[in-house]
Amino acid sequence: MNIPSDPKPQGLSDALMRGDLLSAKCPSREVMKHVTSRWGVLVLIALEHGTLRFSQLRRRVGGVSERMLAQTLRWLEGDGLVLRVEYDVVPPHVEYQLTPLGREAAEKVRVLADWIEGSMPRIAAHWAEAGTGPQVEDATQA
Amino acid sequence: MNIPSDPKPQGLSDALMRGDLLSAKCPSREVMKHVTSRWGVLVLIALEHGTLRFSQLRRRVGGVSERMLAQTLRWLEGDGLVLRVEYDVVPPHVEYQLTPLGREAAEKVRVLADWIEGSMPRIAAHWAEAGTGPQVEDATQA
DNA sequence: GTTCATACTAACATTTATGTACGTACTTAC
DNA sequence: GTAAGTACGTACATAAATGTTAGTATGAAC
Repeated sequence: MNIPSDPKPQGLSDALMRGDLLSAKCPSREVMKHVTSRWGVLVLIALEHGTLRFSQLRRRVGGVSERMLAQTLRWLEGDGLVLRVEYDVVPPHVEYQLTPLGREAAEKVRVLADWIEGSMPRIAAHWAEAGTGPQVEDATQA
Repeated sequence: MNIPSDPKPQGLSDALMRGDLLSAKCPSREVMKHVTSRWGVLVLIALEHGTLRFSQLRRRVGGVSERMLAQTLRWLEGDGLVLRVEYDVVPPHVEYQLTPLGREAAEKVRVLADWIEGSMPRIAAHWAEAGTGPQVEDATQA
């Protein structure tokens, strides 16, 4: 059954006052979606080192398709985190860089990313112990 | 027109050495996926305040379905970030809490969430200026 | 001439995340 | 008796993210 998602939260005002991310229709969830999207995270981190062109970015961010890179960049640009600079030259030339706002976001995201990377041994250990890791087929044996 | 020259990738290994999140098949991407998933973020933040039961969590995290809450909790539990404690009593009673690892993760995630909430005015301003925000139909007028 | 590179967009296909509805097994409250 | 609460699992359906392929317009390299 449905628990009313937006009841009158008199007692829950705590969550609402310190920011309403926990309540259903907060616009910040949209930004969160862009920033924490699969490629959003990586694009922000990649751009922290400086300006990059589209295809440089594509090569830097392993596995991203052109379509998703373009899409992600449009999201971040729309949120004012990334600045797109286009040069009107014959072979197209476009540069992407972080805005001041984007630099702030990238920093928080990178802290999280660094933590994950640094904690992978502990997490992987838990995977092994609990058998919960990603299912990897052992190709060496049937 | 002054086009800055290509930034030299002083070492592609740079990205690889400080952690390989930017390279395609890094296991940390799996953890990132769980932690930055739509509900993963909110569950971690909600549990920072302390232990919660399933339905408490569901009420706290606005808009989450039972299915996705269970799924998200299994992800986080599998990564060793959340601890599930089950009491074998007649009406089921299960408690969820952060592990020490989970507390670390939740902190980074909350910093990001707080930043987003605090930056919403600037972001929304950019939305308005560029017309890039989420398409919200104005229900008050046609 | 062919090919490559650039920075994309559009169409289409697929995978994944997420939602909805229902069932469980039992208790308490009405 | 009915209804509701608990903590889910399962089946099904949809929405969203993501991938794949093809195409654009031009110049440079071959």
